[in-house]
Amino acid sequence: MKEVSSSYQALEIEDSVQQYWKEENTYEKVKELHRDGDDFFFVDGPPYTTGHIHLGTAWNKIIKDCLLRYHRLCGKNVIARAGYDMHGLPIEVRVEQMLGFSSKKDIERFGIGPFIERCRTFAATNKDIMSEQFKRLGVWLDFDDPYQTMHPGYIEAAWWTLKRADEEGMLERGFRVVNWCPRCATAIADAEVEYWDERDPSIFVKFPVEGVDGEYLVIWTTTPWTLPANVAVAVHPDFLYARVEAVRDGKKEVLWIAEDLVESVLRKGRYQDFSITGKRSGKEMCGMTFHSPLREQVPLQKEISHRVVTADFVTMENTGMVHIAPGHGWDDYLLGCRENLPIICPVDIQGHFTGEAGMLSSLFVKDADPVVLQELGHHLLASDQVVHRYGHCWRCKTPIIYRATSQWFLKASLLKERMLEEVKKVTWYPEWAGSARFYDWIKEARDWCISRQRYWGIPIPIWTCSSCGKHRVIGTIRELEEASGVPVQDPHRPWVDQLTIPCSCGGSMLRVEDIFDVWFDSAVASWATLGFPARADALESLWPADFITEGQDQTRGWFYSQLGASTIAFGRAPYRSVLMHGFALDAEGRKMSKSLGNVVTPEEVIKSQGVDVLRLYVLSQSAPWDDLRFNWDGVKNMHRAMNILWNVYRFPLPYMILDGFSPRSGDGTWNDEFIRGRFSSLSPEDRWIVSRVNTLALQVTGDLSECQLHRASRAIIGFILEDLSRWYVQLVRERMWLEGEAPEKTQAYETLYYTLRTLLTVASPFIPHITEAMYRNLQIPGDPESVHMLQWCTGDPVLRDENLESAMDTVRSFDEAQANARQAGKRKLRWPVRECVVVAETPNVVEAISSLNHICRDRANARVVRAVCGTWERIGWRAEPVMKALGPAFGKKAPLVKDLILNADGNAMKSALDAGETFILGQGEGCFEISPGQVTFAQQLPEGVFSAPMQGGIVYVDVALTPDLEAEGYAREIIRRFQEMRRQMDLKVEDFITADACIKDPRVCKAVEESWREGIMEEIRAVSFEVHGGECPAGTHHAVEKEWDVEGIAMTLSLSRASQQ
RNA sequence: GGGCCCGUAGCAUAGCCCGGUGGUGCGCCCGGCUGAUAACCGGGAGGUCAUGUGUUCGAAUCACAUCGGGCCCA
Repeated sequence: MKEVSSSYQALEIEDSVQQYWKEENTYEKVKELHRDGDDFFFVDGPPYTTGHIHLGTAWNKIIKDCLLRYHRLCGKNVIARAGYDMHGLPIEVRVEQMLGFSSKKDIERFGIGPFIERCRTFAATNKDIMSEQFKRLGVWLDFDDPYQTMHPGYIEAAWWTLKRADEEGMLERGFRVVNWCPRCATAIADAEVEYWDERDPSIFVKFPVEGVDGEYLVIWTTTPWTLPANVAVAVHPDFLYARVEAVRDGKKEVLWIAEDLVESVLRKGRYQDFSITGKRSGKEMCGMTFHSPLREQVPLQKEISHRVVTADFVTMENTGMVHIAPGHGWDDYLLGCRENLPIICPVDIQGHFTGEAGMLSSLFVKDADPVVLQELGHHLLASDQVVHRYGHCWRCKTPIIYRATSQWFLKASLLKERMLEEVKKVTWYPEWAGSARFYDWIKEARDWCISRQRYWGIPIPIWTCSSCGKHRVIGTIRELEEASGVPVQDPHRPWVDQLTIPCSCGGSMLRVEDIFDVWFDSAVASWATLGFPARADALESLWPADFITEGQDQTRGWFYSQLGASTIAFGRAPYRSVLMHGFALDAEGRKMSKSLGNVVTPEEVIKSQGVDVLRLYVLSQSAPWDDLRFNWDGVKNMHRAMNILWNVYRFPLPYMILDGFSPRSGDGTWNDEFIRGRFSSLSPEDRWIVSRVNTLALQVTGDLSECQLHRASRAIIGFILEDLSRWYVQLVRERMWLEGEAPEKTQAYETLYYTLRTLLTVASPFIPHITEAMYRNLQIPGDPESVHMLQWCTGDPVLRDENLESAMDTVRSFDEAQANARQAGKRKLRWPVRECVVVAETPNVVEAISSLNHICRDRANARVVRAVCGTWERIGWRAEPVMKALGPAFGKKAPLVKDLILNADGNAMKSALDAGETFILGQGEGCFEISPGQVTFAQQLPEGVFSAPMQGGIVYVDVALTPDLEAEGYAREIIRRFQEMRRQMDLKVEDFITADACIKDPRVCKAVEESWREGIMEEIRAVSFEVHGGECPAGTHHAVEKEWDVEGIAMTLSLSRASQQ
């Protein structure tokens, strides 16, 4: 054991602990220690390699680390490889920016090969940066060998999974409408679309009914550019539609509009007059034909026969008729398939109109909006703008469009039932994350478009024959090598694109150019991280994962993608339990974002407060599944708590070291035998803290098993602050100061040692650095070398004494109350009081106060502390009239009764009323019967007695002074001032002094001199000490002399360091 | 527009499942302690429990609606 720095130096401690872990390879040793334990397979949700972590990422890893450390301490063989998500558009976009590219053409010119290399380097560099940041947080995962989605072995896992999908008939090529990013020129998944408000045109358009001049169907749309792809109008089969003859500017038109919406539409179109001349239901409308108002401008439209169809999704809004462009909308597409409508899409991959769109050709779709409006001419019934939620590419923020293209799909919609079944089998924290949130999301599951027309990703391992059209899915690299006859140097584009496979038809198969949706990468993580399919042993023994935890945004992300892929490949969920955690928000509850300027980085918190502080803060601040509002005050407060832990730990060290204390041990390894063997005979405060720390361990164990990290960490903080620092350490301080051999002292050392060791074990998952530093200093030679190699403590019932804990609660309540009463009586704690009396409501309180009486006396600085049940004879009661009750009862005589009450014997009245009787006041004619409710009673305390309520009673403190008490009070004042002067002189605790005191007041001087000279001498370690009255005698030359005013008495205190004794 | 979560003193939170006098920490004011001391401890002030309606003898707690925030979806 060594003495330690006087305040908590987080950075220093954490640096040295991390250095130690690194040098000693502690993490590896801990893993080795539990190699034979039960397996606990954890899969790290791979962060995307952006190159920096934010508070949310830090919180995520801290939650993981805390729980995994707990499982390791419980003896589990924890398998926890870190992972990184390294492919995909975000990186492509960053690399494009670095290279100054703006489109795919730039990339093709630059060369796919070199471009891929840039992406690879970018991802790898970021991965290393992030690993360092995570390690800095004290996170113990396998960072030396993380799973990486760009590794060939990982890519194989994705290939293998796709092959499984093909075997199961779940893979399909389809011409469908997909979300499309025109900038990235690729399909994107539903999960990649971000929604926010966008201002768009809101237009009402008249579609001319075929063969009838001046008759129109009126539709509404926010995407004018989709009109060139219109093929139909949808009506609701059950709505009524009106044939309206409307007049505008003297011209008459016939319009078809849903009946209920006629007026609002006509108002928008500024029609002056109208009359309804006919009605048809949607069903009757069905089959009407019309032509496009853009038929002259868009040649494609001339070739299409347009008709009215019915659809249930039509709502009674706008015009009650929906323009249908199956090439540009999901509902439209489905309807088009059902009604056998032509699916046209005159828009290219970059969102420009093709030649089919005639005069719009080569215009970007959004830029075409005003042109379309212009060209609609009189067909434009009304034009306005609307702000509505619109989807955007989650990486480049470009508004998406819907585009019908040929893509590869996993038929997830067919798996819905199976997935729902699996979700029910998983244990969710909190329960509703699975039963409500995830369940609802899966119910909406659509087929999963897994193909992307990009570069940096896992190539889709499908080869198709150019002559016969057959396709083949490749499951492994070896299979590809065998099929192509060429060694695969890199399974990425463009290398794999060059490999051809001979087809059975004699033709040659080429790879489809697409790569996987990046969400498919991480979807296979749970088996890819186990080296599958290259090796199957780990998969067989470990899979599925015992536990995963990620943020709530991963409901639609990783929780779902994994479930989908796993259900296809293995027919079951890939995880047994899932903790869904919240988001890190700023103090106002807003998302942290660069544009709001409210971003707090983990680095800045670590730098100013330390890693353990950050960890304990995020773990205790909110329930894992609630959002975390980051608050600097809260962080600083946590630093304070850590400082108290540090103080509690360092406080006994000097004494232990001075005494050469070493805890009793068995075979060189510390164990709890000493405490265990003596538990029942320990002094009450020792037994109490032992019980408390076991209760703590029990609670923390229970909380951790339910992922209640906030409860567990709050319990630990509460224990440190309330039980250890504010109570136990206060109670045992004096025992630490005993000199020489003293059994009470040794027992205090042993108890405190036991308590700290137990506390360190249960706190180590939360605050791994400080606990390691403390443990390293406290351990004895045979002990395991790291706190993280200890065995978890679940709280031993044998070492708990609940009655004692409850009695101590009472005493603590007494302590607060007596301090309160003293404060009311303006008697400082240094001054002893004659008596404290507790008037208790229950025998338990009496029992607690008497059995722990020495603690009560000590805390209250009272000669006597006693508890009585019922009443204390020195308390009197004064009756006070309740006029509200007296008025009705006594009418005009009420004032008379009031005076009688005020002068009555309150004590007698109270005992009568308390006994349920009435009380007679006055005599003869003026005799009144007082009943309960007509009076209240106020305490009448004797002079010098002050009271305060406590749990289950009231505390009375008699602060009146006696000469004896007064002498001690002054003596304590003198001692304290000498101690302060010693400190000013920088004297060591063990140094001796010579001292003198001059007290002007002869009475006080005499009292102190007679009964306290020797006591003071001992306390201040003086070899000589004289008390003088009046002026200080000349000739005493002391190093320090100071005038003091002690409660109005002037004193001069002086002292010198004594020569060596 | 839909699903889920959240809204409690200046700030951060407990309590809500299972209704019965709203606790705690920070900050603020006052005090104590002085061998953990540029530390530590006590006391006090401070609340329309987001709003409204309902159920109930009684609602922070249950129900419904509204408003605000977050995540997800259409």
